[in-house]
Amino acid sequence: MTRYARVIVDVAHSDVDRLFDYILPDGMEAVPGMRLRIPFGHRMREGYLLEIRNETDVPQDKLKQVSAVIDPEPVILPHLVDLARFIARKYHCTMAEALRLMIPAQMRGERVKAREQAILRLAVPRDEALEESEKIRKKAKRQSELLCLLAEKGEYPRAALPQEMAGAVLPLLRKGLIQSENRREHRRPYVESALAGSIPDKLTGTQKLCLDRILSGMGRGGRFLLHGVTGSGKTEVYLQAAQKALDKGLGVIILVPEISLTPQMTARILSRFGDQVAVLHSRLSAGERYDQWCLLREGKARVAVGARSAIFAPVENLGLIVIDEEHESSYSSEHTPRYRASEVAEELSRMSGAALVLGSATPSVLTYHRALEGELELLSMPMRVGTAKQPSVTVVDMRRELAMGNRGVLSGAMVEGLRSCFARGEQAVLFLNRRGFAGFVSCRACGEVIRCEHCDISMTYHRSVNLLQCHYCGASRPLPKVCPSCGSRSIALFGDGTEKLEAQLASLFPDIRVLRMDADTTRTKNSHEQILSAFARGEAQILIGTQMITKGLDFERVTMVGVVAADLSLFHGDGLGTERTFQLICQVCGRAGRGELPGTAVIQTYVPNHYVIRCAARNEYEAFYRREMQERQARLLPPFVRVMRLILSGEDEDAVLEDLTYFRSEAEKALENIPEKYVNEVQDSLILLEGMKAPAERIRGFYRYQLLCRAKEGRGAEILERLFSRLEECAPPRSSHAALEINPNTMI
DNA sequence: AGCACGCCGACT
DNA sequence: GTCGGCGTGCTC
Repeated sequence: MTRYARVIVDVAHSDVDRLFDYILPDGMEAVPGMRLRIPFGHRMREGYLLEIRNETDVPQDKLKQVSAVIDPEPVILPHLVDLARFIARKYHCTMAEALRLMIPAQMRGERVKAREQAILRLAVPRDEALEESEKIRKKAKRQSELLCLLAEKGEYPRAALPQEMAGAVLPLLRKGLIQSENRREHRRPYVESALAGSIPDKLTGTQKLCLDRILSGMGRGGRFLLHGVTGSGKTEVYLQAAQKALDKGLGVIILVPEISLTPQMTARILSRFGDQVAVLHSRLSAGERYDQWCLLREGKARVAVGARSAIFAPVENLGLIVIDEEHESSYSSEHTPRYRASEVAEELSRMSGAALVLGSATPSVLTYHRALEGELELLSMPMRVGTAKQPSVTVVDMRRELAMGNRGVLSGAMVEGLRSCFARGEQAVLFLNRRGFAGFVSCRACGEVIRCEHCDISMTYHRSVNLLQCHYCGASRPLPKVCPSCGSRSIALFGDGTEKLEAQLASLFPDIRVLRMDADTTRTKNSHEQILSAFARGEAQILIGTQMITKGLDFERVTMVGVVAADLSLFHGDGLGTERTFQLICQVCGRAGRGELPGTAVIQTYVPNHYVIRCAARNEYEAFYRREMQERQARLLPPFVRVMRLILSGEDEDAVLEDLTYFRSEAEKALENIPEKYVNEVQDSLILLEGMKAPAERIRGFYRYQLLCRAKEGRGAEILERLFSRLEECAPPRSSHAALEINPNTMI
């Protein structure tokens, strides 16, 4: 009987986003999950085999044969095919795009292949080899040395031999004294430095309780939000849960935000689980990445640790999924498919029965809300472990600094704090989040921030048009000359950068060494590690930096933390700045006093009474959450509304704008046709605005515009979401690319 | 996404 | 008369 292979062709276009049937020739063995080489149109293509059948609806004259089977084993596990279907449906992408997520990018087109390595070892007993080595010492020094080396090490990769010994291999092989074996090599960039050995900490009562709950959810898809303050020992809970999963023969996936930024976390997992671990992240070389992936695929490693895309790691019999720092925006993909690792993880947990643990000291408001609604089980760890205490926090009112004549970046309290910290021989971390060029506009005299009159959201200064704009509703107005609230002329663009701070510190503390870590100083490959390890070795007394210093670092001697401009992200654009700011301040304050020494933190702000500053200073998450929810209800932000963001991009700006106009009129038309009974649920707040054109994308000649729409959660939101996904898929003009996002992390 | 087929302008 | 522009339609 003829067998037919049902294939997704690896072409990312909606026109060909369906199964194609091919004749599977007699004797060609293939199983679902393998890739095939197939004739498609006028070319050869790769395709993913999803199904084999004995019948087809396709007319015989159209059918072609599979040319070849690419993989000896399936590369996509059955449950990952299901997960790809989920991704394609949920994020409106093609199956080809979704399936591509499941294998290392380098593997497509057969660019990387398994590397085999020749391993040398003795072919005779050790004593005999040493004897022989002695005998030939005089006339064949190199051969003698090689025998000694192998006698000592047992085995040695041929390629790693010192240059001068290479010539000795062949003669020894001929004499039958050594043998060579080709072995599949897995590049393991980390394991050697940290072999298994770390011993589980004794858990506190709270930790134990949380661990027990997590274990009870294993195998039945339990979902948890582990809310633990910085230093409360969340990592230890993850590790012990992972150990339990391994003991039961189950696999584990641990996601951490951009792993290279948290080498300490990686090292800890590696030292606990050794060669059971595969590490997957973007800074590995293509070959390293591929090898790590193979370790998992072959079941030689059972714990996958990595950034966002590690959620697709080929781990069978999954028992546990951990997402550390759940609130991090790096868990959302920026390119199509625009998936969110946490949403994918939930589906994976549902499919596999694995327990899902979302961990954070500052959970995203949306996640916490879901936990309170009962969609996740909330586990709380409110205290630091051991003797470490939360740092004592001072909030400095920068308006008073100004009134006292201090126009500098650093307040008196900050300078004093630093001085005494240095005097004690301890270290400090200064955080300044200088993001982009267009900060917000505020009055230095009264603290007033220029906001949009419709949205109560701060307006952003756009230099190109010399106007203030609201990024939520698109309204604009000129930059006022005097403060609309108090009439002062001290109205100014807010935005001192890290470079300026560095210079100021140099003049204030000429004897102190400063390290700076931001996007500019971390261009090269290992610069993160270099800066952090220099700081760890005490080569500098102070580390200044942007977001990237706020998490993961754990230095005993850091006792002072400064937040130079807490307000910078507070009023930023889209109304989500409050949450981001709260998270950043809490995270950075959590860097102080992690060891024996007590920590202090100084927060500089122009709005000391703002709820974000007050709650962050006291490390009160719940209070922040309650207030933030009130604000969101008032400002029509998620979770009370659903925001739909349709992003259009293309090389021809006029064409993109034309499409944008089309999309808007279609959306308006559709909104008018919404059934009477749902009208109240659909806000008539269709908003059009120009998206920020990300610098990198503008350089490549891409223009991005977006259409925003919001609707109250519930039936109306569902209707609108369906409407927008239809827009995304159809649309005649089509000279630009469209992508739909629901409740995006940023609306700018 | 490619690639061929197909119907109208300026060139040896 | 032809070479070639890119509109439109198809791919098991």
